[in-house]
Amino acid sequence: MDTALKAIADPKRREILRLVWSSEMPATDIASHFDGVTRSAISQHLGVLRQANLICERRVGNRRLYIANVDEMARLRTFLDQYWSGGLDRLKTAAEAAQRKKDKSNG
Amino acid sequence: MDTALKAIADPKRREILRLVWSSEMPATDIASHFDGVTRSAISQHLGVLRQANLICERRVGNRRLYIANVDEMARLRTFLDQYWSGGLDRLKTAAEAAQRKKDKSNG
DNA sequence: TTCGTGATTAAGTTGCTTCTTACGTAAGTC
DNA sequence: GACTTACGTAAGAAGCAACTTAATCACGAA
Repeated sequence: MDTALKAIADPKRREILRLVWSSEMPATDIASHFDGVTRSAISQHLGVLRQANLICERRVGNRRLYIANVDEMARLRTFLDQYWSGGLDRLKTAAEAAQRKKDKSNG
Repeated sequence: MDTALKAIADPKRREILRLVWSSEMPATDIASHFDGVTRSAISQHLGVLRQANLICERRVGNRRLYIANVDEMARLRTFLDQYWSGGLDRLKTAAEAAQRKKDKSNG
Protein backbone atom coordinates (compact mmCIF):
# COMPACT_ATOMS: atom_id res chain seq x y z
CA MET A 1 0.00 0.00 0.00
CA ASP A 2 2.92 2.23 0.78
CA THR A 3 4.32 1.58 -2.67
CA ALA A 4 1.08 2.72 -4.25
CA LEU A 5 0.96 5.89 -2.18
CA LYS A 6 4.50 6.79 -3.17
CA ALA A 7 3.63 6.02 -6.78
CA ILE A 8 0.76 8.50 -6.90
CA ALA A 9 2.76 11.10 -4.99
CA ASP A 10 4.52 11.87 -8.26
CA PRO A 11 2.65 14.24 -10.60
CA LYS A 12 3.93 12.60 -13.80
CA ARG A 13 2.72 9.22 -12.63
CA ARG A 14 -0.66 10.66 -11.69
CA GLU A 15 -0.87 12.07 -15.19
CA ILE A 16 0.05 8.72 -16.69
CA LEU A 17 -2.64 7.05 -14.64
CA ARG A 18 -5.13 9.58 -15.95
CA LEU A 19 -4.16 8.76 -19.52
CA VAL A 20 -4.81 5.06 -19.10
CA TRP A 21 -7.70 5.51 -16.69
CA SER A 22 -10.52 4.36 -18.90
CA SER A 23 -8.88 2.93 -21.98
CA GLU A 24 -5.72 1.18 -23.01
CA MET A 25 -2.82 3.15 -24.42
CA PRO A 26 0.50 2.01 -25.88
CA ALA A 27 3.71 3.18 -24.20
CA THR A 28 4.73 5.42 -27.10
CA ASP A 29 1.47 7.35 -26.97
CA ILE A 30 1.84 7.79 -23.23
CA ALA A 31 5.39 9.05 -23.62
CA SER A 32 4.40 11.46 -26.40
CA HIS A 33 2.14 13.27 -23.93
CA PHE A 34 5.18 14.46 -22.03
CA ASP A 35 7.49 17.08 -23.43
CA GLY A 36 11.11 17.25 -22.46
CA VAL A 37 11.18 13.77 -21.02
CA THR A 38 12.58 10.75 -22.78
CA ARG A 39 10.63 7.62 -23.55
CA SER A 40 12.96 5.76 -21.22
CA ALA A 41 11.99 7.90 -18.25
CA ILE A 42 8.31 7.25 -18.92
CA SER A 43 9.02 3.55 -19.27
CA GLN A 44 10.56 3.63 -15.82
CA HIS A 45 7.56 5.44 -14.41
CA LEU A 46 5.40 2.73 -15.94
CA GLY A 47 7.62 0.24 -14.13
CA VAL A 48 6.96 1.95 -10.82
CA LEU A 49 3.21 1.97 -11.46
CA ARG A 50 3.28 -1.68 -12.48
CA GLN A 51 5.22 -2.59 -9.36
CA ALA A 52 2.59 -0.79 -7.31
CA ASN A 53 0.03 -2.86 -9.20
CA LEU A 54 -1.71 0.33 -10.31
CA ILE A 55 -1.59 -0.51 -14.01
CA CYS A 56 -1.97 -3.63 -16.12
CA GLU A 57 0.12 -4.48 -19.15
CA ARG A 58 -1.02 -6.37 -22.23
CA ARG A 59 1.25 -7.26 -25.11
CA VAL A 60 -0.17 -7.02 -28.58
CA GLY A 61 2.31 -7.78 -31.31
CA ASN A 62 5.03 -5.23 -31.14
CA ARG A 63 3.41 -3.05 -28.57
CA ARG A 64 2.46 -2.98 -24.92
CA LEU A 65 -0.86 -1.58 -23.94
CA TYR A 66 -1.39 -0.16 -20.50
CA ILE A 67 -4.52 0.46 -18.53
CA ALA A 68 -5.19 1.46 -14.94
CA ASN A 69 -5.93 -1.29 -12.45
CA VAL A 70 -9.25 -0.09 -11.12
CA ASP A 71 -9.34 -2.62 -8.30
CA GLU A 72 -6.04 -1.52 -6.86
CA MET A 73 -7.04 2.12 -7.21
CA ALA A 74 -10.18 1.34 -5.26
CA ARG A 75 -8.14 -0.41 -2.59
CA LEU A 76 -5.88 2.60 -2.28
CA ARG A 77 -8.84 4.92 -2.07
CA THR A 78 -10.42 2.78 0.65
CA PHE A 79 -7.15 2.76 2.55
CA LEU A 80 -7.04 6.54 2.52
CA ASP A 81 -10.71 6.87 3.42
CA GLN A 82 -10.06 4.67 6.42
CA TYR A 83 -7.07 6.79 7.26
CA TRP A 84 -9.05 10.01 7.15
CA SER A 85 -11.79 8.55 9.30
CA GLY A 86 -9.15 7.08 11.59
CA GLY A 87 -9.22 10.20 13.73
CA LEU A 88 -12.86 9.66 14.52
CA ASP A 89 -12.20 6.00 15.22
CA ARG A 90 -9.45 7.01 17.59
CA LEU A 91 -11.75 9.33 19.47
CA LYS A 92 -14.38 6.63 19.63
CA THR A 93 -11.91 4.04 20.90
CA ALA A 94 -10.59 6.43 23.51
CA ALA A 95 -14.12 7.25 24.63
CA GLU A 96 -14.96 3.57 24.91
CA ALA A 97 -11.83 2.86 26.88
CA ALA A 98 -12.66 5.71 29.24
CA GLN A 99 -16.15 4.30 29.63
CA ARG A 100 -14.83 0.84 30.45
CA LYS A 101 -12.46 2.31 32.98
CA LYS A 102 -15.33 4.22 34.54
CA ASP A 103 -17.57 1.14 34.59
CA LYS A 104 -14.80 -0.89 36.17
CA SER A 105 -14.20 1.65 38.93
CA ASN A 106 -17.91 1.81 39.57
CA GLY A 107 -18.44 -1.96 39.60
CA MET B 1 -0.52 19.76 -2.83
CA ASP B 2 2.29 17.63 -4.11
CA THR B 3 4.24 18.34 -0.96
CA ALA B 4 1.35 17.13 1.16
CA LEU B 5 0.98 13.94 -0.86
CA LYS B 6 4.65 13.14 -0.50
CA ALA B 7 4.40 13.90 3.20
CA ILE B 8 1.66 11.35 3.81
CA ALA B 9 3.36 8.80 1.58
CA ASP B 10 5.69 8.09 4.48
CA PRO B 11 4.32 5.68 7.11
CA LYS B 12 6.10 7.37 10.03
CA ARG B 13 4.61 10.70 9.10
CA ARG B 14 1.15 9.17 8.77
CA GLU B 15 1.60 7.76 12.25
CA ILE B 16 2.69 11.14 13.58
CA LEU B 17 -0.37 12.73 12.04
CA ARG B 18 -2.52 10.13 13.75
CA LEU B 19 -0.96 10.98 17.10
CA VAL B 20 -1.78 14.67 16.80
CA TRP B 21 -5.03 14.13 14.93
CA SER B 22 -7.43 15.19 17.60
CA SER B 23 -5.32 16.71 20.35
CA GLU B 24 -2.06 18.54 20.83
CA MET B 25 1.06 16.62 21.71
CA PRO B 26 4.55 17.86 22.59
CA ALA B 27 7.45 16.75 20.39
CA THR B 28 8.98 14.57 23.07
CA ASP B 29 5.81 12.54 23.46
CA ILE B 30 5.54 12.11 19.72
CA ALA B 31 9.14 10.95 19.51
CA SER B 32 8.69 8.51 22.39
CA HIS B 33 6.13 6.64 20.31
CA PHE B 34 8.84 5.57 17.92
CA ASP B 35 11.44 3.02 18.89
CA GLY B 36 14.84 3.00 17.30
CA VAL B 37 14.55 6.50 15.91
CA THR B 38 16.11 9.57 17.44
CA ARG B 39 14.24 12.67 18.53
CA SER B 40 16.10 14.54 15.84
CA ALA B 41 14.70 12.35 13.09
CA ILE B 42 11.16 12.89 14.36
CA SER B 43 11.80 16.60 14.56
CA GLN B 44 12.74 16.53 10.90
CA HIS B 45 9.58 14.62 10.03
CA LEU B 46 7.65 17.28 11.92
CA GLY B 47 9.42 19.83 9.76
CA VAL B 48 8.25 18.08 6.60
CA LEU B 49 4.69 17.96 7.88
CA ARG B 50 4.82 21.61 8.88
CA GLN B 51 6.15 22.58 5.48
CA ALA B 52 3.26 20.70 3.91
CA ASN B 53 1.01 22.69 6.23
CA LEU B 54 -0.41 19.46 7.62
CA ILE B 55 0.36 20.31 11.24
CA CYS B 56 0.28 23.43 13.40
CA GLU B 57 2.86 24.31 16.01
CA ARG B 58 2.24 26.18 19.25
CA ARG B 59 4.98 27.14 21.67
CA VAL B 60 4.21 26.90 25.34
CA GLY B 61 7.13 27.79 27.54
CA ASN B 62 9.84 25.35 26.89
CA ARG B 63 7.84 23.04 24.69
CA ARG B 64 6.24 22.89 21.27
CA LEU B 65 2.82 21.40 20.91
CA TYR B 66 1.70 19.96 17.60
CA ILE B 67 -1.71 19.27 16.21
CA ALA B 68 -2.99 18.25 12.80
CA ASN B 69 -4.23 20.96 10.48
CA VAL B 70 -7.69 19.66 9.74
CA ASP B 71 -8.35 22.17 6.98
CA GLU B 72 -5.31 21.16 4.99
CA MET B 73 -6.13 17.49 5.50
CA ALA B 74 -9.59 18.18 4.12
CA ARG B 75 -8.11 19.97 1.15
CA LEU B 76 -5.85 17.02 0.45
CA ARG B 77 -8.74 14.63 0.75
CA THR B 78 -10.82 16.70 -1.65
CA PHE B 79 -7.94 16.82 -4.10
CA LEU B 80 -7.71 13.04 -4.08
CA ASP B 81 -11.47 12.61 -4.34
CA GLN B 82 -11.44 14.82 -7.41
CA TYR B 83 -8.56 12.79 -8.75
CA TRP B 84 -10.40 9.50 -8.30
CA SER B 85 -13.52 10.85 -9.93
CA GLY B 86 -11.39 12.42 -12.66
CA GLY B 87 -11.73 9.26 -14.71
CA LEU B 88 -15.47 9.66 -14.84
CA ASP B 89 -15.09 13.33 -15.70
CA ARG B 90 -12.79 12.36 -18.53
CA LEU B 91 -15.32 9.94 -19.89
CA LYS B 92 -18.02 12.56 -19.57
CA THR B 93 -15.95 15.21 -21.32
CA ALA B 94 -15.07 12.82 -24.12
CA ALA B 95 -18.74 11.89 -24.53
CA GLU B 96 -19.74 15.55 -24.65
CA ALA B 97 -17.06 16.32 -27.21
CA ALA B 98 -18.26 13.43 -29.34
CA GLN B 99 -21.81 14.73 -29.04
CA ARG B 100 -20.79 18.22 -30.10
CA LYS B 101 -18.94 16.80 -33.06
CA LYS B 102 -22.00 14.82 -34.01
CA ASP B 103 -24.28 17.84 -33.64
CA LYS B 104 -21.95 19.94 -35.75
CA SER B 105 -21.85 17.41 -38.56
CA ASN B 106 -25.63 17.16 -38.46
CA GLY B 107 -26.21 20.92 -38.37
C1' DT C 1 24.59 34.27 34.61
C1' DT C 2 24.86 29.62 34.82
C1' DC C 3 22.57 25.19 34.47
C1' DG C 4 19.14 21.76 32.87
C1' DT C 5 15.40 20.58 29.74
C1' DG C 6 12.85 20.59 25.39
C1' DA C 7 13.43 20.90 20.88
C1' DT C 8 15.43 22.45 16.31
C1' DT C 9 19.41 22.88 13.16
C1' DA C 10 24.01 21.65 11.13
C1' DA C 11 26.96 18.42 9.07
C1' DG C 12 27.72 14.32 7.12
C1' DT C 13 26.52 9.42 5.56
C1' DT C 14 23.84 6.22 3.06
C1' DG C 15 20.58 4.95 0.03
C1' DC C 16 16.81 5.89 -3.14
C1' DT C 17 14.66 8.63 -7.24
C1' DT C 18 14.70 10.52 -11.49
C1' DC C 19 16.67 11.33 -15.34
C1' DT C 20 19.75 10.59 -19.70
C1' DT C 21 22.45 7.88 -22.98
C1' DA C 22 23.44 3.56 -24.71
C1' DC C 23 22.34 -1.02 -25.53
C1' DG C 24 19.33 -5.20 -26.02
C1' DT C 25 15.29 -7.69 -27.64
C1' DA C 26 11.09 -9.04 -29.81
C1' DA C 27 7.86 -8.30 -33.54
C1' DG C 28 6.75 -6.61 -37.92
C1' DT C 29 8.30 -5.04 -43.01
C1' DC C 30 10.78 -5.35 -47.15
C1' DG D 1 18.34 -11.98 -43.85
C1' DA D 2 18.57 -6.77 -43.27
C1' DC D 3 16.02 -2.96 -41.45
C1' DT D 4 12.65 -0.49 -38.70
C1' DT D 5 9.53 0.08 -34.89
C1' DA D 6 8.29 -0.40 -30.10
C1' DC D 7 9.61 -1.09 -26.19
C1' DG D 8 12.52 -2.50 -21.72
C1' DT D 9 16.89 -2.56 -19.16
C1' DA D 10 21.77 -1.19 -17.70
C1' DA D 11 24.80 2.17 -16.18
C1' DG D 12 25.85 6.28 -14.40
C1' DA D 13 25.00 11.33 -12.97
C1' DA D 14 22.57 14.55 -10.04
C1' DG D 15 19.54 15.41 -6.64
C1' DC D 16 16.72 14.31 -2.80
C1' DA D 17 15.24 11.81 1.51
C1' DA D 18 16.00 9.73 6.05
C1' DC D 19 18.89 9.01 9.41
C1' DT D 20 22.74 9.79 13.12
C1' DT D 21 25.73 12.60 16.08
C1' DA D 22 26.98 16.99 17.59
C1' DA D 23 26.07 21.70 18.10
C1' DT D 24 22.79 25.27 19.01
C1' DC D 25 18.78 27.84 20.53
C1' DA D 26 14.91 29.07 23.77
C1' DC D 27 13.15 28.91 28.05
C1' DG D 28 12.71 28.48 33.10
C1' DA D 29 14.93 27.82 37.55
C1' DA D 30 18.44 28.59 40.90
